[in-house]
Amino acid sequence: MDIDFLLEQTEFFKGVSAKSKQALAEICIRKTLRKNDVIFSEGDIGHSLYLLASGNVRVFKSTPDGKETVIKVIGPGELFAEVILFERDVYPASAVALKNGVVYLLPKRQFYELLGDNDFRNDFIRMLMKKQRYLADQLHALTTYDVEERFIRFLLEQYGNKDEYRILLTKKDIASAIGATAETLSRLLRRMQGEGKISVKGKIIKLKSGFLKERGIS
Amino acid sequence: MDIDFLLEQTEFFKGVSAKSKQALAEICIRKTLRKNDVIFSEGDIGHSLYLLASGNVRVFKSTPDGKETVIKVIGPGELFAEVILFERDVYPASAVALKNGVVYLLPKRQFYELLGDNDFRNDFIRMLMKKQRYLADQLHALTTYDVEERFIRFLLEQYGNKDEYRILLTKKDIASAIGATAETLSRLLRRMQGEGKISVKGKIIKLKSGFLKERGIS
DNA sequence: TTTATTCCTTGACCTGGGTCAAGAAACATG
DNA sequence: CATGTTTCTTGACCCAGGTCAAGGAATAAA
Repeated sequence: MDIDFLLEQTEFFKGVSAKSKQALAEICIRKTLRKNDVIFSEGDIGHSLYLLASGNVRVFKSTPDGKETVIKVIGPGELFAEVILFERDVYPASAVALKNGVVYLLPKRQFYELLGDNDFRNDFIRMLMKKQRYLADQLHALTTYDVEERFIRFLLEQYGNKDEYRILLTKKDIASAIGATAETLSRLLRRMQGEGKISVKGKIIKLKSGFLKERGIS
Repeated sequence: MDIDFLLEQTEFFKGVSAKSKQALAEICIRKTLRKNDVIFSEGDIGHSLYLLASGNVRVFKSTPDGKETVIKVIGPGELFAEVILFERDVYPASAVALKNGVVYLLPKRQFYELLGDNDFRNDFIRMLMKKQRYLADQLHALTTYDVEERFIRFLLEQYGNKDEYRILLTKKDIASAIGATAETLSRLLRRMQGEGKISVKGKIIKLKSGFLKERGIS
């Protein structure tokens, strides 16, 4: 996926003028990611925002004693680390590649200038608000739903409403994305299979038809 | 607290030109809040953002079966419900007054125009990012810290770093703000007193000196 | 002051999901 | 292919904090 195509496709850049896109394409830096590569760490000084072209990235916070919370699993086409744009210039979280992929680094100053464009500005703000809503929803989900529900919601959120999911993340990564341990997820999958709610074959998880419907999850 | 003073004081409006502030002051609607007043409910169509002048407001999401998660306790000078600005026009959460107070409603369209002003736009984006960081922190705190730690962080966050806190919220409200039940908070306070970490007299909670220091919380 | 309400405390009990440990599978690499 | 490495599964155990219930305190209303 090259940068022009990416800027063209990403819903979020749709409001950007061709000229700005060109400028952006020229200044951004392509970087290949290998699984487990650290993109940035909490506390690092940050000069760039990131636009993920392919792969998946885990954005998380950690305590001194090593406990981690996944803030969001980033997918292709998503912008991340945009919080360093105006605020203090230190990343408030860490980001690690979950699989091989490609990111583009967008230099802060350059990006900043795009905001002068009214349309782009609005799109950008809209994106921020969407994220805010996402985080609020996460907070809610984490405190009121159990692991099963969180797992289902994760599938929906990451892959959309299908009845067959090809999972390319490790179980451990999924588990931590839904605030659980690998052991719990393992037990959950076994139980759900026993209950006939899902079937798991290798990397493919199928939801039994009507499963989503009967629980009013969109 | 009148609206001009409020616009003057609120850090967040500092970048707004006097003219814009004047315009805002003229269009906004003052509303008195009594404890437990519903400001808006999840799903309502929203035409306004809110600026809290005095009192406290609880912003929360709920499940169909009545479980609630506090997204944020809003204090004087804070803007809330700004997420309806661009996105779908429905509030994604509910807001209820925790005590008597005053809010100003800022009509969406009017506010929208302020964003044309470069300085204001930046301040607004900055505020959104601060909130994003706040929510990410909450997510992290909720999953990795225990109730004691969350309680302490709540005090710091709401009232700043003091060694004496005058609490005007009910215990139940505090409890739900830190993702716990009233019972748990009650037990927590008793235990912490027993351990000599705090002292509680009526509405006043004192932290034992050195308490914060020795746990590296700012 | 009496009477409602709402808030707070405390005990008894329970459970979802975490931790630890130890194999089993799957993958990767020389 | 063999061998190391990471991932996944399963069992045994535990505990923070939730739920339910019931009395006590405080505040408001009458």
